Amino acid sequence: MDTKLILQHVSRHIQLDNAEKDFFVSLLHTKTLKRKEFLLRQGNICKTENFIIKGCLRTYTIDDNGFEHILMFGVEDWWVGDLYSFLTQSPATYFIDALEETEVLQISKDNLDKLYNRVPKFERFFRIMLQNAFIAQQQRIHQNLSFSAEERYLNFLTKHPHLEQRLTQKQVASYLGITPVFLSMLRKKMARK
Amino acid sequence: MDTKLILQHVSRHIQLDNAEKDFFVSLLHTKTLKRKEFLLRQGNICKTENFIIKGCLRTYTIDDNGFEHILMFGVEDWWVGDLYSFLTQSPATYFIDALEETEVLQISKDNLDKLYNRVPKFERFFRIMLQNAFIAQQQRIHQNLSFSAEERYLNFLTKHPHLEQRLTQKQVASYLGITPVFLSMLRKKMARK
DNA sequence: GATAAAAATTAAAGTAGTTTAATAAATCAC
DNA sequence: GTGATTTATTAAACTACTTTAATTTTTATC
Repeated sequence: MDTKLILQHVSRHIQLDNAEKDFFVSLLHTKTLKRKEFLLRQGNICKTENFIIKGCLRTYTIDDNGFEHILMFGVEDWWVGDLYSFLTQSPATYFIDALEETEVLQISKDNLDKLYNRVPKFERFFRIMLQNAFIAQQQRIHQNLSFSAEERYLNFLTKHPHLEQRLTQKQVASYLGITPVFLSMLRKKMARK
Repeated sequence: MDTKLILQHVSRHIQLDNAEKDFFVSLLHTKTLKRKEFLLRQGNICKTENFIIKGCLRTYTIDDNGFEHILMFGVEDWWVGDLYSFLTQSPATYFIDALEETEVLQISKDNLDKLYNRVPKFERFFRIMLQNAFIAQQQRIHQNLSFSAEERYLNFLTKHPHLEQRLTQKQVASYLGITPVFLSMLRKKMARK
């Protein structure tokens, strides 16, 4: 199992001795996903939180008209899951699938609870993760309330310059909350400048 | 200082002995706000996280055209602050002010850090708070991406039935991301049914 | 490497939501 | 309580964004 990245990631926020590292690692399982493979389907129970060590995932819903709405993209060094479903072990609201060959390290709810109890420092670690996630989401809400589609697109480009190349325009549009047709129009208009 | 509510609130998630309770309480300060009084102004540093024991607050921005965009309302039994500003002690992005006579219990960053170190159980407590906040925000993003203004308004009414009476329509509109004029049109249309 | 499938582009018509402005109703401040 | 200020309503013109549909380009699959 390739645990170098996740141990680095954790060590940025809390300090672990070797025994703690070993215990943590013993609770993880590797999972690889092919492009388009599901990590979670709406209605199923989210049994694990997932740390991405390679690849790219999206969390999304499908509405009554069959349109996808992408809530977030996940890339290396980030956690994904349906948190509500995970915490309550109830049916998931969201789909999560891989946009490319992806590798995650998974921890189950039982194992995470064990981890919290045996190495309480991880409470701090996940508190910090959640703080960051909360702030990022708040910024997204702010953007959606205050800015036009064009402004949001420009902001997306500057904020995630690497990400755009890994996505289709359809996916970017879905994340921005507009149609692919309109995104195409925006790009055309912007190219003229 | 009226600490009954906050101790109840904390006890829902972690168990504290009397010494821990006393220590926690010793780190808090009471602040009362009149209607329209600011708890935080954009550009200032958010020096405290604030637990609301009475009243109602809003977190919002003002755009280039002078329009307000309300990110969230805070009522009893909930925390408010500009988390990014608080954590980094950098200038705040958001305004926070009181919509009615409001009372909060404040904890400074230094005191919160002390609390984490002396009573590590609070790491868990705030982790749980952040989980809940994250899930609520994710739902809001989902709503904004997937639903029309009318659907969002109906959802707001069912989800926060008590809150609407404490707000002006202008404020509700701002929270929903629409203009007051359009909200008025929606209400008229809905009343006809 | 050919074929099928999905994504992107373009244009035209349509609609959800905005803007402006004028009036009425509610709330605030003294 | 009264005048001043803010909020809500209504209507009409406007625009950002959607929908549909046809065509081209790109990507996936065997």
